[in-house]
Amino acid sequence: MLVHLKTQLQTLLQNALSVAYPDQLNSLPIELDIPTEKVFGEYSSNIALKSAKIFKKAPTVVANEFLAIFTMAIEKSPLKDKIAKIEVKNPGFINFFLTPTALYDVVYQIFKDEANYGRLNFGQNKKIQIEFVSANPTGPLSIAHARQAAVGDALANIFNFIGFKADREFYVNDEGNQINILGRSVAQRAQELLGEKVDFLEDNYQGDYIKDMAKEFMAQHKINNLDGLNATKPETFSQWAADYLLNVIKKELDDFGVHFDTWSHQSKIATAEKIVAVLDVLKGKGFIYEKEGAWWFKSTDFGDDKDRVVKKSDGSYTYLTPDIVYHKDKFDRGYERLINIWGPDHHGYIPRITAVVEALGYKKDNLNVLIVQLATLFRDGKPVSMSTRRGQYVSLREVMTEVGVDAARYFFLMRHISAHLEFDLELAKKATPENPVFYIQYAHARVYSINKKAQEAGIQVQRNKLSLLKEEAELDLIKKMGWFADVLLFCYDQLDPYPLVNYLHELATAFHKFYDQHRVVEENKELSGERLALVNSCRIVLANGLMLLGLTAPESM
RNA sequence: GCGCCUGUAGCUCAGUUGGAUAGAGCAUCAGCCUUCUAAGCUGAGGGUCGCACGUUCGAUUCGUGCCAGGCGCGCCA
Repeated sequence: MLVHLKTQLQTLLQNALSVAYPDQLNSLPIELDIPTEKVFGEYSSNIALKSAKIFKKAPTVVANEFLAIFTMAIEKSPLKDKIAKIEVKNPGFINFFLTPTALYDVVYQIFKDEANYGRLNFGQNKKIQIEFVSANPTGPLSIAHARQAAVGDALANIFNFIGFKADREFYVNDEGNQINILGRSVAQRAQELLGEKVDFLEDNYQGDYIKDMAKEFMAQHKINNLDGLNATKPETFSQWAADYLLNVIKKELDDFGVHFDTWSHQSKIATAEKIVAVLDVLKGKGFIYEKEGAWWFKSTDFGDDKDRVVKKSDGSYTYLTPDIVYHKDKFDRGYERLINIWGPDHHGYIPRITAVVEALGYKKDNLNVLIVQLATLFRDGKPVSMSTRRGQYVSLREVMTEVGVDAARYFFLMRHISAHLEFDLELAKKATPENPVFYIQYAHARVYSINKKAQEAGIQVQRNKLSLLKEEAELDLIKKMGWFADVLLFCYDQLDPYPLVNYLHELATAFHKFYDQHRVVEENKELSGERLALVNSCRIVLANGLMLLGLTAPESM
């Protein structure tokens, strides 16, 4: 992998410089960038530009001095066969060019690792928890949840691939006001169904699914008259409805290909005793005070705008309080890093929960809250508005059935998580060149097609000894494949799967360009064998990347 | 009023954390299939990187101040 070669080269250059200039450069680490233009080589360093001032010389002069040092160091090292040339370019960049031999190593590596190509032990098995979706069980999932699901799942895949132990967790808010309202909504719809004239309350859940649930509730509880209904306790409605909808949500996520490791319930984690205990802890640390009959958490000590009520004057708790218990519980379970994925409507809540983490004695950096921006859905050129309450929204279920899981997941991932996303349902459905979904998958499928032709022609994959791949399109493709792991690290750094989407698109472009210019199955059998190795190594990288994003890698299209 | 996100081609967006001539897709126009899948490839046109200062060898990137759009600012959840 080129990421390893880069590290080796970097270390070599750093050592060479510190020997040559023991004093001047001690605080200036050498960094290798991937140049935007390939005429500038595979790696580029701006060290001469940065250190020109220290030496009081022109950057190109410094660069040429470094060039001599680097050339000698590489000549004496095992990297001698990997570096083709080094050059200085204005205004003072030092560019490194790899030999074909160095690039062929990428292909050998891919065949050696196959489905594990790109795997790193970077994470050293550290436990990370990614909590996402965590929708209230009061209705089917919306496309806002769908995007969070696609992002969280892909992130977990990537983290695990680079050596972390990442768990997916869904937190179920199965208590509180919204659940009571849900129960009441079902109860009132049931009354209606039994012929009673009901004043259906405005803040009830208005969606049609409530009516279906009312029917189902009565069937399951064998209720067929008003007496039976009135004898039923409100909690029975609430608990049944929350359970019912949680199962709906589980099924939706399952069908969407998102599988959680842990479903934690507020009712089980944030029990009355644990709430009392955690408030005690905070009180002991001096972060709780009483004012106007309520208990306040001094979140301003940690940068929040204002202090927050944790126990209301009527004795009940706010939304924040069980969340304190929950976050303590996460750390108690041994996670070194917590990642919460929330919608933009919760971003005002971040300083509060960060304050909680710090007050509990953990570092601010132990928790990252990612805000996944909304996806605006378009249908026939018009935006579709959403409101759970009114029940007028496009659900994950609808999107899945309309455009398919692959297209849906791709669209949800095709922008940075912080960018508003335009999701055109009509476009996602189309099997035309306007639709970006198939571009990557098409490259993968094309390799299978080549394999079939190659088999007919009796050509074997040459995976041990490459020497004939010299064309620009061939070498470009190999370079792209070599940077796979680099991209995964970048995703980790950014906490965003988007760079991988972008990368796979670029990899597919490199493949399609090669495909268009050169034939794999051709006269020269040796060349064919090597090209067959090239496209199949590309297939492996594409498949690995698609798998991490939760997309299928079709063998034909 | 305060906080967060966003502002780059007609449209939707990249731009690897301060680098080299600012890129891609769509749309428009012009080409490429008797040969491995044309869901592909090649080319053309299209830009005051919201505006103004500042920081330095160098700013789309960093800082400050404006302008515009979105979201959030409860003893709601």
